[in-house]
Amino acid sequence: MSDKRQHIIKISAALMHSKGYENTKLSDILQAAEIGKGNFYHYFESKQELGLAVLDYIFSYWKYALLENILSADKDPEVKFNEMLAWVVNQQKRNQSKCGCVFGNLAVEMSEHDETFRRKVESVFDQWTDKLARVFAEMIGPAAGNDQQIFKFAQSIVAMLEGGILLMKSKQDIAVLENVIELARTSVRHFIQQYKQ
Amino acid sequence: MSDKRQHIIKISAALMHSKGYENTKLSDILQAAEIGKGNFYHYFESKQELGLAVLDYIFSYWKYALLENILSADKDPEVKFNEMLAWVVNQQKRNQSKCGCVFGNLAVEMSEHDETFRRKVESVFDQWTDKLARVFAEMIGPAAGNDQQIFKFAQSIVAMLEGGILLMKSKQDIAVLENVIELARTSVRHFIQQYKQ
Amino acid sequence: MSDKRQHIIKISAALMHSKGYENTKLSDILQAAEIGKGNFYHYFESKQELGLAVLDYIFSYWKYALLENILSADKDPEVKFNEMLAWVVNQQKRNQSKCGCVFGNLAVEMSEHDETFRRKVESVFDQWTDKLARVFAEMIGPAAGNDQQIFKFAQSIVAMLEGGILLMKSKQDIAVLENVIELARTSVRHFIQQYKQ
Amino acid sequence: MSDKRQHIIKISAALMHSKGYENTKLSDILQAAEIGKGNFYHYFESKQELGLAVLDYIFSYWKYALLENILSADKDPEVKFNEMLAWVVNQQKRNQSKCGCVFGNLAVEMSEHDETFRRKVESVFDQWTDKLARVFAEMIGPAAGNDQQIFKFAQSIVAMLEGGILLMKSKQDIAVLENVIELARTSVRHFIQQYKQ
DNA sequence: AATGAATGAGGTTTCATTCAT
DNA sequence: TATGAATGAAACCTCATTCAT
Repeated sequence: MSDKRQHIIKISAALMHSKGYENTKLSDILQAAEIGKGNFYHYFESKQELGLAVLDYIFSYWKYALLENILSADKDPEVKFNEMLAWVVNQQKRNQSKCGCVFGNLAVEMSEHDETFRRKVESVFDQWTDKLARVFAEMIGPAAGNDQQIFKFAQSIVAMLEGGILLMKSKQDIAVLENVIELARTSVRHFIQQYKQ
Repeated sequence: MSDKRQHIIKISAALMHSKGYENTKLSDILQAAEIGKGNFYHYFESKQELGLAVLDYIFSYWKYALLENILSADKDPEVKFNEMLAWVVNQQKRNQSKCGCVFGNLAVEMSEHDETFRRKVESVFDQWTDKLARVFAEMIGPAAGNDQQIFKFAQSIVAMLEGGILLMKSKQDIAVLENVIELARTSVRHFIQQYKQ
Repeated sequence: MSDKRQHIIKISAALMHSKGYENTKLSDILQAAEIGKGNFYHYFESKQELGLAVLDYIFSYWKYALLENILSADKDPEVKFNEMLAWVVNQQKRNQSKCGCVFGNLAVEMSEHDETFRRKVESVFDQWTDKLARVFAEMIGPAAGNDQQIFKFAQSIVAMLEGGILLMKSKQDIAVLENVIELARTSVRHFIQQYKQ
Repeated sequence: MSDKRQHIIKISAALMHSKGYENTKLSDILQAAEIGKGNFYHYFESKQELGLAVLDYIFSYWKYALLENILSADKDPEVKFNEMLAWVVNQQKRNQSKCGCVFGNLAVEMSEHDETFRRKVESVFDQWTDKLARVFAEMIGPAAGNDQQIFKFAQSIVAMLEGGILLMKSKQDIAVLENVIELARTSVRHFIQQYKQ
């Protein structure tokens, strides 16, 4: 995969995160990436192909930084959970609480009228939920049995975070997310306790 | 306010809920509302004005159905909370879990590049949170003192619901939302208990 | 049907006759018709719709001038046949033997990759053949029985004319067409005689 | 002349026969010929040069197969004429009556706006007509005198065939061509008879 | 002899908005 | 109030050709 292609993807990732997919015009990309109109189509067949490549690119970063480095680390599961929360907040602070979560954004923008995008985003959330469920299972310890229930709980925690980011974006105030995260922490504590008894 | 104007708003509300603001083209609206191109601009100065009017219109329905009829009713607060959850699920079932929440959608689509939209959506969430906080205060009873803390909790519950709707939209499966709602219920129980002790 | 739409069709008819369908660019049309880019799409959904409208327009002229006024007139069939030949030559002389026959041109350009065009052109040739076959039947008189055979003969005469026009266009010399027409005349004479015996 | 150049020409010949000149994109050629973009311009100065080379290439095959092997053979002229007709039908059957005659197609597409193409195609038809005229002269025998008249007749027969192919392409039905060929045969019989008397 | 990146004019189409009636 | 024609900038995409290696 050529450097230029990768460069276009990176540039577009930032633009699409901030403006959304449809609202990121090819001309924005060309200008930001400093390439000619025709040249873009040398690297990508269509804007959609770029969009999906951007999704892949951002997810590969997530996978590395969150799913692997944090959630799959050989550490105490509570530490891993806390690191995840810190990481999520950090990501949002980087763009001054304005952009929200790329995957959440694309879920909202594209799910209904582009099945390819929908599927990709769905899979991102599923993978995240899976890894998170495993961390919860570690917390519970050997007693952990009902995978289905843990997965459902993890899914709700992911939803809380995405909802927190959404509200945060609406208010442009990181406090909202931090606040929601507090509840997430409490919820996890309660969830684990119920198994420990 | 003329009937025709109201008619255009209603038609547009459905379209914008499903397709988003930018993706709802004027031509879609004109066709659905069966009015001429020029005539639209007799009722609205611009598409943006229509968009804001749509927001107002949908919120007025929310206000009536949720904030007033449900959350401000003279009933047991637990009943009111449950009715709200049922109402939220019902709204989503209507559009087969495909459209999501109008306000959540617009928060994501518009917050960053249209301040007027952002403010309006922010206010919707704030009013919802306020009313919900009061319901929680009722649950707690006379002991309820720290308004700030209750407001924050209510905000997190709103975030959970919005996040649940977002994930539900991504998976096109109402079960996700119902699942998240289960956690919301538990969270509220714990939150109240902590005051009762 | 508005005047402007008709105007665009007329202008395009001339352009497409001379340059072919694909080679007539929208910008050529806009310039010749003196309308704006957007306005074109007020009258036509696409370039293809215009192309088909142009075909209809030219055929309506053919129908009137050739199929009805000449071939269906209440005259001696030989006179009608001769008038047709004269009309065909005249049409070509108008564009200095350079453009050829619109229908022949489109048959060649479009038949293989646009079924809608192909069908329309096919129908033009069929209608022409039909009318011509009737003229031949009149020449034969009451003895005329085998419609199938007369139709086939008429089809061959149409082919001769189209082939004559094609060669004429290639040589840019009307003499080729006139030459072919001489053979057409002879062929008809022989064909009729064979029935008269 | 390098092998690669020849290879490109052959590949392009098939494409241009089926899609026409303008509609055969360089990218189609590069893909089919499996060569790089820049390399094409090592072998050809432009698309036009390729187009003309394709014309030459196809004509060289015609010359060999039709003009020499068939029409110039040392056989009875009637046999040669019949072999020509069979050959023509065969050529069309190969592409399921869909493509038509390359030279006819290019005559229609290019004559008006590319003089170089026009001349080349014109010369093809002229050479074909010449050879055919000689076959007719052989049929007539020593009495054959008026070369001009025989040439004109041969030209009309060529026109008939081209017209038959055109109509066949429009209807996508080989029967049309076979039908026209029947008339061609009859015409030749009559033409010769008139000299024999 | 070969590669594929770069160019840039031009292709069809879309769309919010304005104008004339 | 209402109509629909007109506008024109901008959208995505195509394509023959040139350039650097």
